Amino acid sequence: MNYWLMKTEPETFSWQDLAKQKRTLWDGVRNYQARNNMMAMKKGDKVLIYHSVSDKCVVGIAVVSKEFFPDPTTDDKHWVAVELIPDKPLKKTISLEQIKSTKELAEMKLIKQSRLSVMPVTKAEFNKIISLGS
DNA sequence: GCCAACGTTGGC
DNA sequence: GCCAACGTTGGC
Repeated sequence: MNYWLMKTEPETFSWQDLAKQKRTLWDGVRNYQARNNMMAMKKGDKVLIYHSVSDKCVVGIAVVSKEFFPDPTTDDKHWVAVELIPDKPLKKTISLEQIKSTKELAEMKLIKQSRLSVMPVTKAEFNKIISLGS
């Protein structure tokens, strides 16, 4: 199984929206690196949901429920979407500040490459966040 | 609201 | 194919 992190602006689409809707199409990604990561996702992979900008916290865990398919929001077949379902929220959200100050998490792509919106997370990083958040 | 980082576009 | 100009993201 692989682990990922996806960013969203909570004003646009939040973890709470996902929890309410029970499933969502993660579409509209227009960045090749992010798209390549989405194409590598397998059904059942776990995805950390991170709120950027106003919140700056990892807030919950989602699961890939449908592997990539053409993005329905565009005719350009370069782009893809995946479907996610909520797994569970973190009891304690993990702030960007906390990630930076945690030795095991300080090398995350989230910090190194702040503009990438879909990125792989190592198993160790994923587990660390889960343990900090529970 | 500003600006650094970085991706994309387009002229040459 | 290079690179300057420009646009966007996201932290502060």
